Formats: sequence, structure tokens, C-alpha cells
Amino acid sequence: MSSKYDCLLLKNQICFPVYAVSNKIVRSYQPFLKKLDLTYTQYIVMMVMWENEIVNEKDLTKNLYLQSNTLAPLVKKLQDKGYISISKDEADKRNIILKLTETGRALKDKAVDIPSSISKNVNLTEEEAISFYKILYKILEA
Amino acid sequence: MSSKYDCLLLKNQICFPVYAVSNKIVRSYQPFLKKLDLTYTQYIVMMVMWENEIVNEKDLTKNLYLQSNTLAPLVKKLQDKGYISISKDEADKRNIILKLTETGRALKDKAVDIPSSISKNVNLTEEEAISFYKILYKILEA
DNA sequence: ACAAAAAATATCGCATACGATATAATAATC
DNA sequence: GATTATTATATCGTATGCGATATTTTTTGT
Repeated sequence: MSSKYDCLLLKNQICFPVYAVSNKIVRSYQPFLKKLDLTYTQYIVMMVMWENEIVNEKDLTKNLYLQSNTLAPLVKKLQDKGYISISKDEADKRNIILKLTETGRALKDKAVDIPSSISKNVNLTEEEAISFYKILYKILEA
Repeated sequence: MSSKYDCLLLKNQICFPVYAVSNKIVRSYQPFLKKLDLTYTQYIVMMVMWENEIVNEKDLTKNLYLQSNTLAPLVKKLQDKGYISISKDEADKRNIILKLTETGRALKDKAVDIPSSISKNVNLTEEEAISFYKILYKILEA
């Protein structure tokens, strides 16, 4: 039996499990990140900082697919914790420049074991992981 | 060149794109849901209500992979909008019973076009969608 | 039946996310 | 070079999500 309402069944939705998995992932990170005094979103900001050391806030919003009004209070917290510094670009005062501090760089060594700890719970096969990755980025870049 | 820090690169992470796609999906729903006076989370609650009409709050938390402290204020808002009613189970007063109202049921007809509007933006092939779905539920049920 | 354990929700505090609007700085255009 | 358009952040309000703790109700064990 099918009805015009079938598309509204949770089990027929593709968007819902993405949302649920995302929540689950963020939850599963929290106990590990607590040791670094980071939330999940703060952690992905730090990942960008560890990779680039000096980052324009505008680039950060693009890298993380988030907006300035989400990131602004968050990077301020990271500054308060001493992990980054915030300054204005003298050449173009509209731009905010974030710089990794020594304390922030030191955190990288504590973070390095986290990804493997998480992936233990996820447990995808190699093919699944590759396929999953491709599809996710296909959607992100659409 | 590889380093022990490679696992901390955003592009090598599987968790990050899930999080970013989830945000993107929720964002893309908002203009459509605004017409129904619903947020995304309220919408998935309504999907459960449309399917079941009468729902135990405990079952709702399980179906949506969310907690009571997230859902409690949210269902109260749905009650305020007149879409559901909230009552206690007389047989076991710990249980909260949610019931779809007529107004809530009527909303279903307005919602029925939303899923196809969204999937136009996503644009996965049939195989991709199936594979994606399987992997997501594998993670959810792990 | 009564105390202890378990189950379910209630409450609180904190940290996102995002739309909407405002403001500041720079670029473009004539 | 003054005006307009664009770009980038700032501010505000609303709605989640979640950990932690407390409270209420039921179940269990004896």
C-alpha cells in the first residue's frame, strides 16, 4: 500500500538520518574533547588553525560552511582560552585575522589520538567510507 | 609527505562533512517550513505525529535519536501552535502522551510537497541515495 | 508493605546555528 | 572625488542540543 504521504515517513527520508548521525557524532566527540576544553565546533575551528596557523575569518566561514555570526562568539572563546589571537587586517580593516598561539599549537598533540578513537565506533568498511565521503562532498558542493 | 597530524586535516575527516551537510540540509528546509510555521526539528516531530497520531514522548526520543530535554520545550511549542496536545498517561504517570490535533493533521497536506523540493537540490543518483541511506543507518544503529 | 532501585520527565546552564538587520570599510562608477 | 554598490563583520532574537542534577512515579526485592 502506498500513499501520497509516503514521502513524509521518517524511514523514507534521506535528510533525517543525516541530521541524526550528525548529532550522534557530535555527542560521541564530547567526552574526548572535554579533556582539551573544546566543544565540537571549537575543535573543527582548531583543525583549520592547526593546518593554516593564520586564517582570515572569512575563509574560516567558507571552510566550515558556517556563518560569521556563529563563528564570531566562538573564536572569542578560543581567544579567551589562549588558543588563538584575534586581530584586524591593517590592509583591509573589514577582515579579521586569527592566529594560532603556542598554547593552541601544543593542543594539537593532545588531539591527535581523537580521530581514531571515534572511528572505532563508526566501523565502516573501506568502500563504505570512500563512498560516504564522496556523496557527502557531492552534496556539500552542490 | 605524510605526518602523524594528517588525521587532523579537515579533508581527511569523515565526521566533519556529515556535520556540514546536516547544517546545510537544515538550512535548506527553513524557507519551505516557514510557510508551515515549523522549524526543522519541529517538522521531524510532526512527521512522527502524522505517522502515528498518538505517540509516547519516550518513543519520540528513540525515533528521533534526541533527548527529552531537547524535545520537551519543542513539543510544548507545537502544543501552543495547536498542532498537538500533551497529556499524561493515566496508567503510568511518568509517560507523556502526544496526540495529533485536527489542525496538526491538516498541516500534512501542506507538507507533502516539501521532500521533493528539497531532493531537487541534493540530486543524488539512485545508487548513491541507496548507498548513502544504508551507511547512515549503519552508523545510527551501531 | 516498605525500602531500594529503576524509569521517565523536569529543570538548569551553556554552546551553538541561523535569519534579519545594522554598521563599518573598501571598491566601483560616473 | 563624491555617490553608490559591495564586502565583511556586529548585533539581536529565536530555537535547538546536550550534560548534569533533581524530582516524580513505578517496579523490584525481601
